[in-house]
Amino acid sequence: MPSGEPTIRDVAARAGVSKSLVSLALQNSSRVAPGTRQTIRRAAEELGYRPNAIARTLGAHRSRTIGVFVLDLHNPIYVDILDGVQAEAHRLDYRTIVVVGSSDRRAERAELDKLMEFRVEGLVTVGHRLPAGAGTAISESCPAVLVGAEPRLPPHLVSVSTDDIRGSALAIDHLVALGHSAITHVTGGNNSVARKRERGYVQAMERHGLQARIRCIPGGFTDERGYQGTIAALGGDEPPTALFVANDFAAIGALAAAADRGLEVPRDLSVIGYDGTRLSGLRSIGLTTVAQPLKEMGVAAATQLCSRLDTGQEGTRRIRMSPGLLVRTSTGPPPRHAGVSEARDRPRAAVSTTHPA
Amino acid sequence: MPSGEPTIRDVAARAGVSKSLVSLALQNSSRVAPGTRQTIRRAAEELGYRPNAIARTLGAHRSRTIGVFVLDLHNPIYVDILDGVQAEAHRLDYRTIVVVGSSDRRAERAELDKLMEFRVEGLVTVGHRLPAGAGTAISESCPAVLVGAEPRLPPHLVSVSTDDIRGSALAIDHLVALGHSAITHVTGGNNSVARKRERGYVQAMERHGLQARIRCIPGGFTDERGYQGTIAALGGDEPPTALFVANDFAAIGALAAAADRGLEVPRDLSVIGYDGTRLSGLRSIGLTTVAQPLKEMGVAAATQLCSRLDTGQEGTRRIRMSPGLLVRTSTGPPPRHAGVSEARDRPRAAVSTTHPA
DNA sequence: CTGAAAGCGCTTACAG
DNA sequence: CTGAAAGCGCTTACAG
Repeated sequence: MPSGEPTIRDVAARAGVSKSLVSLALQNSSRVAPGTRQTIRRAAEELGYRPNAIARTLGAHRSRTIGVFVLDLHNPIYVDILDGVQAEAHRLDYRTIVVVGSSDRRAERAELDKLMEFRVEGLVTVGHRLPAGAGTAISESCPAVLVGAEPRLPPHLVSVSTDDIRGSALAIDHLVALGHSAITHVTGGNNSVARKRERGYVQAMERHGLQARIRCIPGGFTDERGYQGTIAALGGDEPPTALFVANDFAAIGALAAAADRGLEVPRDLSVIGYDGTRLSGLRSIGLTTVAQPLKEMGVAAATQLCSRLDTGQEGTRRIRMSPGLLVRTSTGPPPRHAGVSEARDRPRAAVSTTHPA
Repeated sequence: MPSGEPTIRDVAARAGVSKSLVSLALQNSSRVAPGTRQTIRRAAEELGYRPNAIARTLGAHRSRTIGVFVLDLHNPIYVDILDGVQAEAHRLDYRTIVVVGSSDRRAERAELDKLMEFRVEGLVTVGHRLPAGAGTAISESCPAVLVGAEPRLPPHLVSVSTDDIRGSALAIDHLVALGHSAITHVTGGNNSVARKRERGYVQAMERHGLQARIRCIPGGFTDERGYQGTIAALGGDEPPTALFVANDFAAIGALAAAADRGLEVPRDLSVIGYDGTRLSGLRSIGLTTVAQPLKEMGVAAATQLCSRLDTGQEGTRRIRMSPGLLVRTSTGPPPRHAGVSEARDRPRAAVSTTHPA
């Protein structure tokens, strides 16, 4: 804390008024005369005065700061959500302090504790799980909104999420419209989000009268899990013509698996992901995917939290956003012979890929 | 700012001592009797006392907080660096407040101003450029360390970077050892980092007696730029057998371009990137790349800054870390006929890729 | 419209 | 080893 910084007292001296008036003027209070305000503003400017947020917080009994817990900054979808949260919070004149999740629960808990020492007024959590020690942090006194996680919500919590049932439906409808019926789902594992997407898949298949073709292969949310799940999915005796994979990372793994099995995408196999990450849009990937309105989700979370802090009123409990479909080049009509056996029998050597295994 | 929180005064009352003593005890001062300390600690615990960092900062005249400016959280290398900065800062018992760069310079400047209102004691910037308005923020009173950017440094600044000359040399040596001589560089554009890598390429080529083969094609640090640069590089009359691309993103674009041109990697063309992002290690990408010790760079930055804040002593001015080579599957020996004309003449239809354009 | 005063929750000399 | 007091830089009733 550099001590040479000018304070409100210096500004007051230079403007020839009291500290109170400086404070008021700098808050744009209508209770100070226009001329005085001018003088004060100018004095502040000349001095290079910068308000001390710390002192203000202590004096005003509120920090106008919210904490943002982000599970993992290496997951681009969380970063997109964070962008939205920050943009909106700053627009509403709230500061943000972000704390990043950690595989070390103790460390994570410690970080969250430090966050609370800043006396944040509220918390938004971004990720598929709550922060460690959330119980003590997210007390009644600290309203919170959860993005991308929907546990049983205590009354002071709000959740923002995408309608994953609908998202899965979008994917399956697209595939069915293309002519597919042997559509296998490589799941995202055993968390609430993955289960939602799986449920959506099952419902959509049933709706299309395809209950007999329902196949769920255990996967996960990583490249590697998607790869393995796909290898397994392709190994059955009725190989699918299309794969609905639980997220983009896993779907990218699925593309690698298809290549390794000598399948050309989308000629021999269509692949569709979920999330709409920028990664999936990379030229060398071109993944068709279900896009979540990530930034909007972040914005909605901040809007909820801040308006609640400003008005003291509780808003909606759950906000569910609509996903969209991003059609790129990894999906197409099924092979005519409604199976992939021929493709699989082609000699490996004839198949060339940019990404040899 | 929730007001129901217990304060030091409540703890003092419960422990039957003065506020001063509570403060001292909680700081583990040796000036308080062991028994008293016990009593105080217990009282604090029972009350669920949480120190108020805001008040402490104001009272102690220092915040033990550093600001971290990160240019872009969508760039995974910056996230890795950030991980290192945070881990080390927290280990040294400093708090961090991160502010994210923005394409809107005005907004970025405003964010940085707000950061300074928190009275951070120092700043680390992560990214290839300084934050907007850095001039006013990074004053003499606020020591800063720059990671990944090396402008002419005013005396109170420190920089941490990778030895890019050496990194380029690593890449070229690898390619030459594989038998390549027609090695083209797709540059990262016109920033200081890109120029360094380019210089390293030129020097390495000369060292190998390959000055006649030096070709620099303007590119950039994005997927798209890498794609375009590669298309251009492949269009010349003496097409290269290997491409050294300025970073991983661009190299991934290069892979796409190679696929579009009907070239198999690494059989017809070797591609090497730079940075060592996780992305480049994805199964479907498998890019050989020059890895920067990203997390270590972040750690070094925090170490420098915090020790300087603690001791008041200035340390090293420039810290340069050593890159390493990550050999994966995108590099191999050149085609025997030392050119790619045959491969390029193969009919497109015979070439199958997982990632159609 | 303006000022003097109290207070926010800590820390830190200063006495004892 | 312990306590009373001043102070950090603001804000906010409260008077005027």
